Amino acid sequence: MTDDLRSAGAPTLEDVARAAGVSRATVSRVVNGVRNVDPVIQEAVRRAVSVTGYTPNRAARSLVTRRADAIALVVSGAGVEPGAAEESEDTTESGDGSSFTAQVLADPFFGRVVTGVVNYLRPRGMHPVLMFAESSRSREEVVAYLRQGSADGALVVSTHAEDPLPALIAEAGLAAVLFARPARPVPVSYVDLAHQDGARLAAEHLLGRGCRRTATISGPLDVPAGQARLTGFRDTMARHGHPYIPVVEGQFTQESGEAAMERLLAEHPDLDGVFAANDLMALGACHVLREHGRSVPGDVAVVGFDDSSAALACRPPLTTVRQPVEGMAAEMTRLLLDRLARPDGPVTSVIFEPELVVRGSA
Amino acid sequence: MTDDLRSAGAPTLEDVARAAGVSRATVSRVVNGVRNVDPVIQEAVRRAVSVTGYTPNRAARSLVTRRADAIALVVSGAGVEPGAAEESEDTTESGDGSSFTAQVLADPFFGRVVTGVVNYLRPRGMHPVLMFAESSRSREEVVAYLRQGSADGALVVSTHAEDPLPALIAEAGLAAVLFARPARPVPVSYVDLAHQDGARLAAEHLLGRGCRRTATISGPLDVPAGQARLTGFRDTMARHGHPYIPVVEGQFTQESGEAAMERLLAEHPDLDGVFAANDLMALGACHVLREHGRSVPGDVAVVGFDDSSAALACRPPLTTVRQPVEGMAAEMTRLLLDRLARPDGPVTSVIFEPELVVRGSA
DNA sequence: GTGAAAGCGCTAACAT
DNA sequence: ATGTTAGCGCTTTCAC
Repeated sequence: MTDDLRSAGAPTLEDVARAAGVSRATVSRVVNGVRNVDPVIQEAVRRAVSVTGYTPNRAARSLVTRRADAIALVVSGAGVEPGAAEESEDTTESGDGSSFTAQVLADPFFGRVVTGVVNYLRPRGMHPVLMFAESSRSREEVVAYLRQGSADGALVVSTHAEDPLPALIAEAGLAAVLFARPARPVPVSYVDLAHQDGARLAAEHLLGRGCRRTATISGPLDVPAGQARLTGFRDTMARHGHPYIPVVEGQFTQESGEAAMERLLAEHPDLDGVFAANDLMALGACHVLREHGRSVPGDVAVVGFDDSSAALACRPPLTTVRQPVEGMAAEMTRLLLDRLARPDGPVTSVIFEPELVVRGSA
Repeated sequence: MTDDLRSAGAPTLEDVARAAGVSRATVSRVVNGVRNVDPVIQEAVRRAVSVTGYTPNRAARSLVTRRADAIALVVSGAGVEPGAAEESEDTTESGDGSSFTAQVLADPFFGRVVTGVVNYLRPRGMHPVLMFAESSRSREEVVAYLRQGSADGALVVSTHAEDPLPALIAEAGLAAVLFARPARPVPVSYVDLAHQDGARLAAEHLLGRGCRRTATISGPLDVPAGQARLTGFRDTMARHGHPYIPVVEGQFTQESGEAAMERLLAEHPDLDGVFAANDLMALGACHVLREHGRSVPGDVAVVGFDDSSAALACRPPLTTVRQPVEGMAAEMTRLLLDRLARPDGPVTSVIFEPELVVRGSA
């Protein structure tokens, strides 16, 4: 507690070394847990560390280790076509940006991803930096951030299949792992869900409870997940002797689910089962069904997808296909850290199996 | 594009300087937009920068500027009392940790905070690092992270009033701004909502539509917001000649809202209006009301609080009190950045006014 | 207006 | 097993 120890600013290695009567190198070894240090000295150094209140300076360490001990968690949005539209995009950037982020983050799905990422990162002394990439400018910023060495790699969660970010990162030779398979092949690892299998579970459940006239509200057909869920549902139904399944395309929103259900009901008033490609649309469908005097699941059984918070907000609570988002996010993080450890390792993909959660709606 | 420019790793200031035929210092000035640089040289440097593909190394810059250009966005949870319980906490850490994060992040509120923070930070070249502080160990980690200089300050969103983190940060002399007033006074700036005013809006709306027998489902009474919303509601009702308002305490969860509504209905079968201290509880209340054959808003009008996504998931959509979360988060960020610019500035608080959003439920 | 030089705090050879 | 030394890439006085 002598004055010269706390002279200016935070204590440095030098201060600790002086207090312990050893060299900076030795203190560094102790702090970093490198062996080959006499237990007695080790103890002396530890004492000096706590006396001085020393904390290693991250920037200095990063400068020499060339590791930031941070990764970028980027939520990547719709890509604007290169060319004409690009210019106007910059003008409206702030407006677009905020509505984009607000929209994406309002979805609890995002929170689940963060949970999985943080829980894997934390015990390893690493931290996630949040970034958004919804315009070409912001995409450049993400790449620059990584090139600066501010983060060691990126975890990319795209909201849009045509997202150009993965390719940009790959071209720059930076490390990344994606959540969900990119629409166009990119030499980058990813985790994804066996969407078809999930849809199959939904179909089998509906068939199992006796539904014979089922319809489906699909997701946007230009995104792989939307497409796969529809295909999986149709295939299973066909395999069980139901070659024709009415489909209305939704946009993964509650509102689109309501509109789709209205149409379905108008065209097929006798249906007895509905598979919605996500919970929000299923929730909307339930509302419409009730308004039309149909009970759920009595008259019409409804199955959702995701097991999001909407599933529990619904009355009755939704039977749905659960996507193990937290586990997928953790695996995604593991893949990235693996890659950082062995930069020339193979590009891989890990596909998770969904699980049917039976509640009240079907 | 000569070989020696791309010899090893990323190009440095030195590389750019050589390519432009100037000194490192000059390149640094140009890159950082410091004036006193000949326009001609400036142009030459810029060209060299793009030719070499130079990106400044953040660690090196941080080391000398002593700024990380990052802030910690910490979600801080229930504090375990120091002492006995502390030990067992560490043992179960991983289990507790993940359920804590999962629980908090499932709430779309968190996404709105992130939106506000990121939108303010981004144009200023700063980035948020996500952290959780639900155990004493993790709280130490947050403090250490800040002391390391990995982040310039912290934005703290507490889920619990007795959160010890703000005090820890203040004691360490670190910069922080809180979302919501701490239960015990701490010399730290914060933003908050005029909860009483929000409750007043709800009360006046209920009175205005003719409700004469209203009840309320309060939040947990040990958190300031829960307390204030109840007080505001009661006071307004009393001022309008309704000195007695039935109250059942909830926990801000849908389930607790359902239980509370059941009790309220059992004890006051003739009620015609309910104010729930948040939307989730209001949603639960609506379900229970319908199950008991009461129409909303026909028989019973329901008003929620927050304007969260639950408000729209409800049928009819909830009339609710909107908290401008994004704006509050942006202001919180502004306060922190102000503080970083003038470390000896005053500790302040900014209180936001809520707004009534009238939808179908009341 | 521009360059030379001195570190920021740390790690990692290398020497002892 | 420990100390010495040389930078990591950048900003910033201080001369010129």
